Amino acid sequence: MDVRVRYAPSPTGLQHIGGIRTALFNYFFARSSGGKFILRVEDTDRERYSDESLEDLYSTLDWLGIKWDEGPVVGGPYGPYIQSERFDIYKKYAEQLVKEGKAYYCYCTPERLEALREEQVRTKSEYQGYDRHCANLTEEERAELEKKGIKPVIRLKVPTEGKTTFHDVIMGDITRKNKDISPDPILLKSDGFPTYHLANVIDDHLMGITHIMRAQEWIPSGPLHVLLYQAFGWEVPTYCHLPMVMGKDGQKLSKRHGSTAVREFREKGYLPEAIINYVTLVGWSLDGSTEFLSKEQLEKCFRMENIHKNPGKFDYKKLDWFNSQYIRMADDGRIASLMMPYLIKAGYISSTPTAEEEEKVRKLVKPAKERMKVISDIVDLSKFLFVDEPVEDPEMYIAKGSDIEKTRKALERGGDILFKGLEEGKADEKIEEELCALSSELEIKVNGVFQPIRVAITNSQVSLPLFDSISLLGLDEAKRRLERAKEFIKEK
RNA sequence: GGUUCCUUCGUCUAAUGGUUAGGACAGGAGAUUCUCAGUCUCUAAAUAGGGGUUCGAUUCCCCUAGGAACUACCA
Repeated sequence: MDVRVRYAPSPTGLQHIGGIRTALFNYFFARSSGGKFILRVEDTDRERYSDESLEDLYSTLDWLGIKWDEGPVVGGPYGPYIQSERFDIYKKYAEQLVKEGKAYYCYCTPERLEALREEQVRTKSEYQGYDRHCANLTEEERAELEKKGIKPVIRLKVPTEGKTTFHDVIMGDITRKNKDISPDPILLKSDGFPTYHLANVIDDHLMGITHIMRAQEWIPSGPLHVLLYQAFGWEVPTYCHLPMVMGKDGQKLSKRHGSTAVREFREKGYLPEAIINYVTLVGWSLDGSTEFLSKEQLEKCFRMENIHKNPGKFDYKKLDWFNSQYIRMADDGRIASLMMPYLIKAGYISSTPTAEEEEKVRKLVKPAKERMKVISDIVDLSKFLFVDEPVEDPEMYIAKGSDIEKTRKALERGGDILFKGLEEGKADEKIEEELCALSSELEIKVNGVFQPIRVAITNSQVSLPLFDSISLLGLDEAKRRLERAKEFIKEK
């Protein structure tokens, strides 16, 4: 049987790291086993639903380059793939279970349930959950309640005896006593929408899903789902519960640990290949030594057997490392165009860059490339090119081991050597040699000559290399800044 | 509280019934470079604890401890 897997997110928030890790595992498993990857939108919670979330889902998968074989937009033979458009299906199946005596209508109000819960907590009752108050209503009682206009929910009858087991490819057999399964969960809400459990089981069956790969947080509801499959008389798919992605403190990764939405990473200038590579490596590994795995490679070599049991912590620093590596590997033209929006947003270049501006950005790539962890770093790195804010603390010009006198000389004589050399078209290395000679003459370290000049030209103690900076700035502007610094230091 | 699951360096992980328990990130040290970054070299760092089974266990079993998830008309 051909593999069919799905990613079935709920559009109630932005796509986050944990979610796309699940998507990626499903996607890679489908590709590597020649199966189909299906996208299904589980939008049965109309309270938390948002259009923005749905758009974010599409744009995030698109950005990552994850294409689905069946699902919204592309369609497929088992559609619709959006649960809110399958409304009638769930109702039909839920009512079928009622008819067969496997489920029942419940008219309990949220208030009663709330009170029940409080009571159970207060008395530290051993019995937790719904008390099956409506499990054995007579037809007359039902009619009475219907007459009052109470909209019922449909609850599944969970056996009180016996136990239910399901097999998980990663975890092995997982067994739960039926009496420990949340008593009589709601299948169909009073608004007629299905709950997750119902919709998920029905759709997975109807869509021919063969492997259910989802986060381990779903393990506790595994037996319940099996009960549902059995109630319908359907074959249970293969389960594969994925280890969770945790934060530094070992708790489920969430906003308080830092960025979790993929969109945020994208906005900061992470590359999709870095995200894919790193995220895939938490909870899965090829051989323990291969670090760099492209999406294309993963589509071939992903094996379910290599998925781990234990949860993994998300390490932002390792992601940074991956990202800086991928930035360096990336094509210069691509990096240039990725940098553009940040420079525009910073107001450094116009929103429709001129040819001259584009050229400038293009030249910026080479020196900046190996200094960026994320593309947005370019804003700080290139500020001196677009904004001229001279350093006004004389101390900043003075290198360690130097003093104001020597700094003045370095600026004056070093500046002469530098610009004379550049104007004559001397090689950078040659000029550098001459500047080094000056430093030994002044009895200071090489940096004693370079630092004041660099600070003068780049307006910062931390900058791109001097020659790159001058070349980017242009000779005239560089010279102007140096002259200004000379004047400034002279007065001190 | 109840239920279920998990446990190799700080982190992600590799390996095997017999190894000096390997790699990477982060950390530390050094080298290099005009600063920063980078690069290179070196370094420290782990089988949670206790019982078994076994000639031998980190690996198999049990217990303990710790952690996590779930416990909604949310998914």
